[in-house]
Amino acid sequence: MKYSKSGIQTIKDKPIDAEVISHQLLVRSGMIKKLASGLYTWMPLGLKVLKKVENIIIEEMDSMGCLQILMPAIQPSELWEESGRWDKYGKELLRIKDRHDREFCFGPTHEEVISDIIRKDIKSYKQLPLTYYQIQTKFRDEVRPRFGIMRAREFMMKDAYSFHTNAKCLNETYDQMFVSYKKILEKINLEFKVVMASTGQIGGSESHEFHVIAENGEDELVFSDTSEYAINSELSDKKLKEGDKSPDGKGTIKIKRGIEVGHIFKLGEKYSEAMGVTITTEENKVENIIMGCYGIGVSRIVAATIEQCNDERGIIWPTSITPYDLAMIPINYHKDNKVKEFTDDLYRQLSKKGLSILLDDRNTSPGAMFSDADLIGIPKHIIIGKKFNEDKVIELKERKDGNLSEIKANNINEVVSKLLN
RNA sequence: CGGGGUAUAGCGCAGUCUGGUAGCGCAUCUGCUUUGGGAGCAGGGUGUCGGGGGUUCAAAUCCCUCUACCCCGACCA
Repeated sequence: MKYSKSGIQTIKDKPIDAEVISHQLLVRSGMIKKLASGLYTWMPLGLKVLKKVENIIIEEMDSMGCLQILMPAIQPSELWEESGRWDKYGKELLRIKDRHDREFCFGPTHEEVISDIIRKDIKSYKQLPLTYYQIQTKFRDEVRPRFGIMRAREFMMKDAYSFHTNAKCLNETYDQMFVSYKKILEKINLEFKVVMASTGQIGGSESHEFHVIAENGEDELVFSDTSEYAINSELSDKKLKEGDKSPDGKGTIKIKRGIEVGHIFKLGEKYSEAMGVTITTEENKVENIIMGCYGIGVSRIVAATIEQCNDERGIIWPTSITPYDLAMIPINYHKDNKVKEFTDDLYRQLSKKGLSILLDDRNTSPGAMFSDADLIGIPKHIIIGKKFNEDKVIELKERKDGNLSEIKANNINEVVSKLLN
């Protein structure tokens, strides 16, 4: 992709209304644009990252046998009255009326809709277990949206729902999902903790939250440095302090803030009971289906990643979800034909090998190109400059630590094979 | 929902107190120069001054009212 055609528009100044670093950098790098409070457009660069996160999630869900569907964002009030949440959910539920004055809401979650689908479709124990998932826009009318896409009103979520004849089967799927959520965060390469959680609005018997560690997190987490688990300090009875010995005596207590990006629940029969989601068992009895639900905030993961991966110059994408693998920065691209020829050739060769590249073809100063490549956070930068004509050498810069290494540019095939390593 | 604040060019702001031709920086466009860390010079375009109403010869400016947005808190998780 040539920069001039990429739709990227960066902003030099820090946006006045952005408090947290992820919000600032998302706006400055031109990944998102605000439409209204808590409502954001994903611009081309940002959408690339969002799609990468989605794909990692899709891969994991598919590999454990979940089936992707897409439910309507708008849901009729009747279903919510059946589950009892039309009254309970409160003002966070955005309610709307159609032209016939029939009441609907914009879905903040989809337990009601999926329960309706299952009670109509699934009649026999032979059809279970079954897990459906979707990646879709959700709407929650937050009292005070803030921190950009971190707590937006409209956001992208992956929500999965599993259905079982018995608790043992639910537990198996729940455990698989647990592992799968860890894999997703590990694949992206994020530092995170698993937190025992309260079940809140969703309801049910047991749940775990997945928190990405970040200074600007909204929750305070207490954990032992030897454990992958943490507890939310608000829910802790004991007052543990940083540096204390952990209760099991094996480690020391750490306190860090976290951003909740995932939450899994064992719902049990809550919705089945309320909405009549039943099944005929092997013994020819009619019983409530046992249910689990599993949410992960796709757009929130993008913000959480930036919270964890940035420096004073901008974003530092993990290679797993970077919008481009490589930035090419040719200096004098428009003046020096040798630079242009070499750059274009290298771009073609590397593209053929499957690298996604942002070639900065703008006729602008080197400083502007360096700054934008840093801000956007592309992991590797190739600089074709002075040393190319003098010594036939180009430079490879690592975004993470700024380390520069030189690559001999006599033979383009050598350069290509070096960059692919 | 309570408290505080803001609204003037795409973005950031001055001008409002004391009413009198709409300004600055960045961005953008044109030309020339420049090219290793957000370049320089010259020229150009850009506005229902958040909406509605009122006072006045005259309102961005004074008065009333509505709306949107931001921050803190509570709420939610």
